[in-house]
Parts: sequence; structure tokens; C-alpha cells
Amino acid sequence: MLSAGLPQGTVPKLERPGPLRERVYEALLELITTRALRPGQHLVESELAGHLGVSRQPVREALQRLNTEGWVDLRPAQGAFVHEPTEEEADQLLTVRTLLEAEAARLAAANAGSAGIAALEELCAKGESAVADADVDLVVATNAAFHAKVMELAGNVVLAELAGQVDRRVRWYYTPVARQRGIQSWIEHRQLIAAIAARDEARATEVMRAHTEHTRKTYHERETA
Amino acid sequence: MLSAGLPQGTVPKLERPGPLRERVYEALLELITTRALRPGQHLVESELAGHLGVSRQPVREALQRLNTEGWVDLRPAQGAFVHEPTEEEADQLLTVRTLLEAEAARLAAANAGSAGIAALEELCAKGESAVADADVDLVVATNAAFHAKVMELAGNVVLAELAGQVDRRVRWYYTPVARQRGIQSWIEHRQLIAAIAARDEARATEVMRAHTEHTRKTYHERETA
DNA sequence: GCTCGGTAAACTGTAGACAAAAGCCAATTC
DNA sequence: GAATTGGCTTTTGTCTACAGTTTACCGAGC
Repeated sequence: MLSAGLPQGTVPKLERPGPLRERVYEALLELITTRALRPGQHLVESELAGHLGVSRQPVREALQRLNTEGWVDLRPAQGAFVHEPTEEEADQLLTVRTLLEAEAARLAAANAGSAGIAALEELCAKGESAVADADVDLVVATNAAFHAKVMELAGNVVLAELAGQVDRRVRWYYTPVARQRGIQSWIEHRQLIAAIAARDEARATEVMRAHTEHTRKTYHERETA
Repeated sequence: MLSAGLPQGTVPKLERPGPLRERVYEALLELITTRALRPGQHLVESELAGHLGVSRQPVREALQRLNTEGWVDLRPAQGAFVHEPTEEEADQLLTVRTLLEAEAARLAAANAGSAGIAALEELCAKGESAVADADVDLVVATNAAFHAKVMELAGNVVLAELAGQVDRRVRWYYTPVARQRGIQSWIEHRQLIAAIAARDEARATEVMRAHTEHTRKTYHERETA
């Protein structure tokens, strides 16, 4: 036992590099979501490897994972290409997203404690002030945090994982336009909190469904713009 | 242009072996779902490679994919372990499955044509006769085919992919007990077809929800048995 | 001028080899 | 007698090398 004399937490965990493939995966995902790598672009393994200062192997493993998660298409004997989203696929993703988020809201209404509700209100306040300050980045970040918190309160890990995937891809598809729903979005968040606090599962579901559908509508407006 | 004189589909695509990693992936998934590889078991790369007659590389890539899909846990610097499902996780998966299947039913009701409905009825008849013959394997297979057909009629590729993943894992968790819901399940299938044919989205959703919830109940009964 | 065939380059798919980390067992010491 | 430390074995993580395939380019022939 070395339990004596070692104040827990002071040891900085001596950050381990972690598997290379993880870091390569995150780096590539960052490059894709930020559009440094454009949809349809051919990803050459050796290029990426050289650029990242590693061998081809970690790059391959990262590409494999990106493939199964739908970020890149892996054509046999030809290589990896950044996935090109179609309108149809984007719409289907939004449908699924609506579904998952609505269910999360229902479960949150069923399971959330007062501490969780307080956390939601705090995020909501933060988001509202960010809107007031016209701090776009903070608004987007807080919005993501709010939805993530709802998902957490739902207490369903499987659901959370799926929703996380879908959410990130939805954002990727639609961020070419810097969308902004402004204050209305946070009014709906308030309604959602009220429904959750009231343990009203049906209303929470409906509010969240309407909320994400509004987001969809906002997205689609840019089509005609 | 070679558009002349080539009846499409007659060219058998001269089947290529396809990437090794694919075949390794399928082989491993088969071994896991059939419980030849037990939950918690340590999967040694070189062992698998030798057993399958390939190098370690394709095995690694297959394990990567299995990891992202939740079949194995990849502990850093320690290797791959077959995922051990907990009761909680299984229940959460069932919740998500219910959600996805219900939505598929709704979309099927909205989109299905008469040809699709006819296909469903055909599968239903096949399933009922299989029940009558007490052909368990055929019942299970036809049941899967029926649900897959509903998913296909829904016309949402994203939804189908997620549901496919979830479905397969649900089956894996609960197949230790050879479950059998018998004829009742197919009565509910008939109700679902009726709702879809009537274009009644709400009823289709509700019937499918009740259907999968019955399945859940059947699953849980084995706990107490 | 256009098409067809051949050649060459580039990239992927796979295999094998080496180094580092983790786990295990035994020997040693308090 | 128990705990610890040392070394050994096993397994992963990474790199390098080679073979197969696809694609593109270029020249010759019709």
C-alpha cells in the first residue's frame, strides 16, 4: 500500500500520449469538420502520414473508424474519400436527430433531479446572455452543451452515443451557412425546462420535437436564400 | 459509349474476394454472435490471425471496426476483449430499438406502395406457416426479414443503418435463451400491415411500439424464469 | 482527328519485423 | 510469513518493405 503520504489528485496523471490512431482520428475529424478537407477529396494515406509525422498504419486505422462512422467513403483499391452528403441524406439525418432528441427529452422529464434542472437553467441563462452579446461561437457552444446536458439527464448511454454521432454530422452538413436562430431558440429551451421540471413526458417530447423541427426549417431556408 | 448491347445486370460483376478485413470482420462477428467467442474473452491478434490464415493487419482493422460498433472493447496497450453487456445497457438498447422501429413503421405507413405491402403480407404468411411447422430457425429468419422490409419501406437509409446495428446487438444479448413469441407476434405483424396499408401513421407507430414492447417483456420473463 | 493499345507511375492491400509496455512469476528481504 | 522488487514472457503499437491493382498518359494505327 502506498496510500500514505500521497495526496490524491496532486499527481498530474502524467499525460500519456495515448494511441496514435486516436490522435490521428481526432486530427482528421477536425480537418473534415472544419472543411480543411473538402467533401469528395481524395485522402492519400502516405500524404496524411507524412503531414502528421507518423507512419501509414495509424492513418489507416483512423480512416477505418472514420469510414464506419460515415465521415469518409472507403472505395476498395482506390482509397478514402471525404463523404459527400446529399440533400436526401441530410434530411434523413435530421429526421433521426429529431427522433433521438425528442426521446431524450422524454427520458429527461422522467428521470431528471432538481440538480439537473438547475444545471439546465444555468446553461439557458448563459445562452441567453451570449445571444444578447451576439457572441456566435459561445451561442453555438452553449447550445450544444444544453442539448448534451438533456441527453445526460436522460440517462441512456446508448441513446447518447447515437445522438452524438448524428448531431455532429448534422452540424457538419449545415454549418457552411452560419446559422443563427437567435433568441427564439432559447425561449423554446425554457419551455423544455418547464416541461422537464413538471415531469410532463409528453409535453417535453413535443417541445423538443417542435424545437428541432424549427431548426430544420431554419436550415432549409438557406436553400432558397 | 458502350450503352448499346449490354443488358444491364447480366454481367456477374466477376466476384472479387473483396478486402480481407471485410471477411475477417464478418468472421469475427459471426464468432461473437454465435458465442464461440465469449463475452469478456481476451482476443489475441496473433492467435486470430493464425487461426484465420492471414496476417495481423487485417485482424487489427477488423477489431477496430468491431470496437466502434460496440462489439469489442479495445483497452489500450492491452488488447481487445469481447464486450460484456450489462443489464442496464441491454435495457437501454431495447429502448432505442423500440424508438427506431416505431419511427420506421410510421415512415413506412407514409411511404409504402402497394408492392411493398404485398411483400410484407407474403413475409407474414411465410412466418405464420413457419410457426405452424415449429421451424424455429425459419421463424427467426422471417421475423428479421419482416422487420428489415418495414425498414426498407421507410426509405430512410440513416435510420436503417442505426436500426440494423441496434437490432443485431439486441439479438446477441438476448439469444442465450431461445426466445419464442409464437403466433401472437405474427398477429401483431398483421395489425401493422393493416395500419401501413391504411396510411395511418399514428396507428402504425403505436402498433410497432406495442409489438417491440411485448418482445421486451418476453425477454425479461426469462430473467425470472 | 479520333480511337485503341501499351506502358509507366501511384496508391492501396498485405505481410513481416522491431521496439515498447504490461502482466506474471519467482526470488529476496524485512 | 508477507510484501516487494527484479527479470522474463507475452502482447500490443508502430514502422518498413513488397506485391497487386487501378488510373493516367502517351504514342501508334485506322
